[in-house]
Amino acid sequence: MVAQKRVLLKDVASSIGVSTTVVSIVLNGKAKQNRISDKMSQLVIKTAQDMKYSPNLIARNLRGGKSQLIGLIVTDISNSFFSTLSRTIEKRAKELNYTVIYASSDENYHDMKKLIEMLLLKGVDGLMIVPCDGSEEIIAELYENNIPLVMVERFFPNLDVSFSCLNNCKATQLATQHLIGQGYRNISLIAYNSQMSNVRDRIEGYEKCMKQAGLSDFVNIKLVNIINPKQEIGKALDHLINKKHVEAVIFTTNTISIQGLYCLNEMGIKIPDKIAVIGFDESDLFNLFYSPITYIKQPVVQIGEEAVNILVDKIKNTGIMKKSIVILEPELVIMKSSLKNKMSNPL
Amino acid sequence: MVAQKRVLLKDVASSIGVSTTVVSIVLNGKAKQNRISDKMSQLVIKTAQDMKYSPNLIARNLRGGKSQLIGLIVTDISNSFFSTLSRTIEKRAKELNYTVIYASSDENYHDMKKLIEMLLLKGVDGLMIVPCDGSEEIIAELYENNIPLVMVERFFPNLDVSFSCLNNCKATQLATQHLIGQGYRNISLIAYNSQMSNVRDRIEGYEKCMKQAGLSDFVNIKLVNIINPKQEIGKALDHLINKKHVEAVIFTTNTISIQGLYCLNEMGIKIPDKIAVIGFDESDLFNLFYSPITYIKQPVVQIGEEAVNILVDKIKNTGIMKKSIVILEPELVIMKSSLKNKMSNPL
DNA sequence: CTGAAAGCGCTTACAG
DNA sequence: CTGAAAGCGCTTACAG
Repeated sequence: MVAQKRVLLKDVASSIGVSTTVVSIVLNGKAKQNRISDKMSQLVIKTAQDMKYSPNLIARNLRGGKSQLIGLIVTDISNSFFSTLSRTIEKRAKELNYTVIYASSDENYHDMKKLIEMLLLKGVDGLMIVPCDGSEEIIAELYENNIPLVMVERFFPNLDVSFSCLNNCKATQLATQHLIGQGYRNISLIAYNSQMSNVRDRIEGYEKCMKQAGLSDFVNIKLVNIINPKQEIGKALDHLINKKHVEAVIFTTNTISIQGLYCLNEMGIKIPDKIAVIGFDESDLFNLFYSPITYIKQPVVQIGEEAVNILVDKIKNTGIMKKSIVILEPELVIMKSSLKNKMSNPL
Repeated sequence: MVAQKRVLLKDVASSIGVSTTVVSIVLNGKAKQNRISDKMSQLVIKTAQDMKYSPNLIARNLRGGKSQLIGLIVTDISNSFFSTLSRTIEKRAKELNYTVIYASSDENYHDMKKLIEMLLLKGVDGLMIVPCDGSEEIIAELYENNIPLVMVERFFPNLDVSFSCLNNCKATQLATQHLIGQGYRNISLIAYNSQMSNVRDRIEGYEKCMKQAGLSDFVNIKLVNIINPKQEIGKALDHLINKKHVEAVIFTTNTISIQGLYCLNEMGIKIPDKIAVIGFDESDLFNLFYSPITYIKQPVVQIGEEAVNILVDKIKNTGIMKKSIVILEPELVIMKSSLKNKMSNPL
């Protein structure tokens, strides 16, 4: 009933009648370099197993300065994109013998800063961060302090910090081209009012594509606040539909997509008859909506895995200043919501 | 550019010209008990702040045996119920000065065991676990080893381990009663093929309610495998609808609900005209489905918060054997999918 | 009121 | 081939 006393290094050492040095060396796979006899090696390994010895990682950490912990700061772990991303990261980290501590910043750089401090205090070996507006200085400071670091999903182009993310420009280009191909002209886009790379690139991809198609006059971009966006999305849609008479709208995040669908439903707007829609990221809702929603799919798994690879490389090679960049390609999954329905137009 | 050398306890001590003992005592708020002069106390605190001293938690951990880390094992962090639960837990833990390490077991007790070992190695002060089939012995062993522990969302009734969860029996009772109240008689239920308390209680609530209403003949329970359930759910629904001619179905988890809706859509079954539906947990999909889905809502926030409260209490009072049980009440959110539509029956 | 010293459980130069 | 000893950065009896 009483907690068993843990088996220590010295316990296995004394049970063999040898110093802790030998045991430590053998168990860390450095027997050869230290010319420990094979017999001894095997005896140590067997004894350690028999006694169920497992090293105290705290002590090893204090001594060696390595915790095998990675800190991951997303904006909101309850957002399905980030929870999927986090699982991927957890899995890949585990393969490389690291454990992940997650935390959510809520797109607030003050909170992010506190979380970073907390994670560093916990002795994490490196950080994976989804940066938010206002956090550029924080990231820059980490970089200057030589803390192994990788940005995920978004990045600051002016910093020499590595990152892994989607080709966001390409993402909205794919969507816009598809809509134009369907015969739509008056195509609009709703994005968050943010300076982050992912948002800006998504906007840019759309604008560029519209201009190339000679549709500059139809460029309509609505920006909504990242906190509690629903009301603003409603207003934006109302304006776009009733004043601008747009034929199609591209939602640039999963949350905007979902809130946008709520709004369109409440307004009684039919998709795609009245308006064509393209969403972002994956969702069961897109598939099961009365008019299944075409969406831009991110390669979440690769984004996460590559981020881990970059970070672990940095942790193992501290001092080597290398900016690694991984940009992954989007995929457009075409459903009914973006197809021109030649039959159903009531006019 | 070079990583700044961290300020240590001895740095602030020597900068004042005092021993590390004094600094440590003051900074740990034990000045009074050790009769340190007020002047000295204040000087120490001020100097530590000025020098931006922050303690090395690893060292403190090694010395004191406390990490202020909590391990949380859910079945799948990318499941929206668990990601929401985890955020709640993270938040409450932070208020109590703990950091959470999450991991996903995938309903596999072998994986769970490995994750627990890993978390203990990392020096967590306690564990929060969503147990899965086959894990009773693992949980029992942790309990016997006096490891602070709380089960979340599910529990083993035969163990004296504390837990926080939904009143699952009540949950399906609410749903069944509501359907009976609407005039449905032939009501069925789909659940996972699992021995866990949450599943068993959800089944029991339904059965009990049907019997009390004199509808024993209509009790129809379909069990589906927890891994890749879609195909089995499809078969179950086909059988229930085409052979048993059921009028209503209760889905007992969020994943079953969503996969069930996929199946019903593919089968071309109209809700609620052909069949009434009640789902479990919250989802934007339920609200935005062509026929909004009535659902059983869990008080996720309270479940998470109470679990943290219980665990931290255990961590702080190790040795006191107390089984704390928190059972929270469900809410039925009524939408169109479970209402008897008197107008539309085509017969 | 305050300091010298031990110790948490490891790893790793250093010496032999 | 192997051991004694220092040290990672703290906290806490113990002594004065």
